[in-house]
Amino acid sequence: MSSTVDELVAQLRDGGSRVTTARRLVLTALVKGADHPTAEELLVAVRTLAPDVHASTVYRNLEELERLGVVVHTHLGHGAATYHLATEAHGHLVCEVCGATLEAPEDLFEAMADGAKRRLGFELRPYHFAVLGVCAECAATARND
Amino acid sequence: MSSTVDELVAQLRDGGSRVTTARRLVLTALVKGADHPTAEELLVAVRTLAPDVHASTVYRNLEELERLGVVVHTHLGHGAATYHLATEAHGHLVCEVCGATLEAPEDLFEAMADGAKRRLGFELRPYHFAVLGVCAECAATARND
DNA sequence: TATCAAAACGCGACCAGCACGCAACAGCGT
DNA sequence: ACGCTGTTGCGTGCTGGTCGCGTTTTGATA
Repeated sequence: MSSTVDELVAQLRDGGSRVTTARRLVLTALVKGADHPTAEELLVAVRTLAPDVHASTVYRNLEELERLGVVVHTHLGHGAATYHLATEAHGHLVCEVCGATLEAPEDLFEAMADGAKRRLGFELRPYHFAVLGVCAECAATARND
Repeated sequence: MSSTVDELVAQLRDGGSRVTTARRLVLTALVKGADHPTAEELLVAVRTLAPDVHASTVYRNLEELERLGVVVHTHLGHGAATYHLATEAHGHLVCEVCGATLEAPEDLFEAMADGAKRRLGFELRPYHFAVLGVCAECAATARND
């Protein structure tokens, strides 16, 4: 399930990319860090081990890693994009009130994807942008006001 | 169905906001202009009639109009937000390849919304962010390569 | 192991999209 | 017509991200 840094580095080599310190550290941060890091958060993590790594290096590496299919990015709302390993791709539900992020059950999008495909010929890729709404707690709070 | 500028102006007054030239022009641009204008596009439209209106005025007016429930904004992808009248609110499907924007049929989100509500207590508001994917034409093109 | 082209890096400048503080102005209740 | 206060124009600042440049590093080859 969870990839090791070495496996991801191997993917880099297979893709014809070079393996640098910064790149390895970005991958390490993705494997070991919190669940939905932004580029900024990854930069901070990388800098704890290599303080001179530049922000643009992290951005360019994430771009390259995405091109190789190693990572994907998701927009959870108005702010910065978040990154995770492609092997962990999944849909997101984000609460507009409290900002909580839920991972969507795999089959939640199925009916909608089927409908869009059948009726419009449109192939849904619902992982790139989160679907917003109001989480159970915030909905309950709102009802008690 | 389609609101007139005068009706919208009345909503402004009811909400306790003043009616200014800039505000009236923003509403006019929303009623008469293209379907999914960005703030920038609205600014251009407004300036054809009142060249000195400032960008921040348009942003602030859109914010205020949204607070009053007259307009809503939607994110169709990576770029700027798009605005439309609240009476015309609807879901969007956006093609990641060609950028085409489809208005989603009203019931397309229903099954998904039901599932999210029942299983997670999460109330979907699928209008704020578009759902991305690949449109029929681009999917066909891809298959023929 | 030394060589060397190409890839990647650090750095700074720059961009879009938008928010904000301030002084001047204008809507509208009186 | 007056005056309170919401709104505007303007500049400035912020976030999130891209780009061009000169230098450093990687890793295939000799």
